[in-house]
Amino acid sequence: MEIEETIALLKSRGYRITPQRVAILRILKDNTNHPGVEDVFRSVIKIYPNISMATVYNVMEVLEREGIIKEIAVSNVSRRYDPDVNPHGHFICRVCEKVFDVSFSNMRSLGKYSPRELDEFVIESLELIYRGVCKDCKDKT
Amino acid sequence: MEIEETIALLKSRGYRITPQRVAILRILKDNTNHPGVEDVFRSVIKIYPNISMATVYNVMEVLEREGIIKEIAVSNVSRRYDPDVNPHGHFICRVCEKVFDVSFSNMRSLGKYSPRELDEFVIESLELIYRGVCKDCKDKT
DNA sequence: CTGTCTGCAAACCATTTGCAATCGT
DNA sequence: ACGATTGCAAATGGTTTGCAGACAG
Repeated sequence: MEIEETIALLKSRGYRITPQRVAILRILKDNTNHPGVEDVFRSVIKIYPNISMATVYNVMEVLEREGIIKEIAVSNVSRRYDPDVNPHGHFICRVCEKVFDVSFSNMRSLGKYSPRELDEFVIESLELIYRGVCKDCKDKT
Repeated sequence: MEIEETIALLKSRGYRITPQRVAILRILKDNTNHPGVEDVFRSVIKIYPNISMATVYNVMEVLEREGIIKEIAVSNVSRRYDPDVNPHGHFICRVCEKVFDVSFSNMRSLGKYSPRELDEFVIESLELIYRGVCKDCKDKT
């Protein structure tokens, strides 16, 4: 999606188009480095030397909420542990925050879990995460 | 793996078998709740009222390092963002911490990404994470 | 104008660190 | 006895919050 389109989308949803937001959009556009908040901050501060981290957090949150960017679970510092170390997936319910196991064998073949692109990489572990709403929480609505 | 076996394994690798470690092992054994450090702490403090969070962190780290438990990326509070919101996977290099994109189409069919187990669940997003060592870092060794 | 957004500073809070006392081997 | 481990307290650092002033619409 073009920057202009994204801006129009945000505007149509009632967001104000501030220069800081535009700057961050430009920084993110076609960025393949999976930047963190700090990375974005370091880029945008060159253009707006007074911008604060709080604003970057705020903008990232808006963009994520509107589906313009996606948070990825890179963090090593996660908070949950699984005593089952066999490869399997997880479903995380956005409402109750419960974590459900999803066995690989029940998935329509994840194959040998080694995509061509990673041919020369050493794959040490694989994690598959579904997010959404679990049956119980869905039924309660 | 039985508790006794796990203890033997740890011992054989030079770790000391403290009652705190045994208690945490018991708590984790067959635990399907994907507990966080806080959860483990709340359980173990009933047995050892003086145990500290630092010890729980320490024990969890040991167990993870020895492959007895696995950290999972549940955290909503992640640190990296992707401007590409189309479903695709990521490879995270443990050495340089770079994040590489892995396209779904290049993977040997992840299928419609809806396992039978989740039939009644609302799947809103899917994340696939490979961890290991990337080509560049491997070559530098 | 009006209400949203920014930027600053302080608060938060999960995790980490330093260290003396304790305990497993 | 020796060195690893614990538990306490303090430090850390990323993220969040509160709020007054700035600014987009």
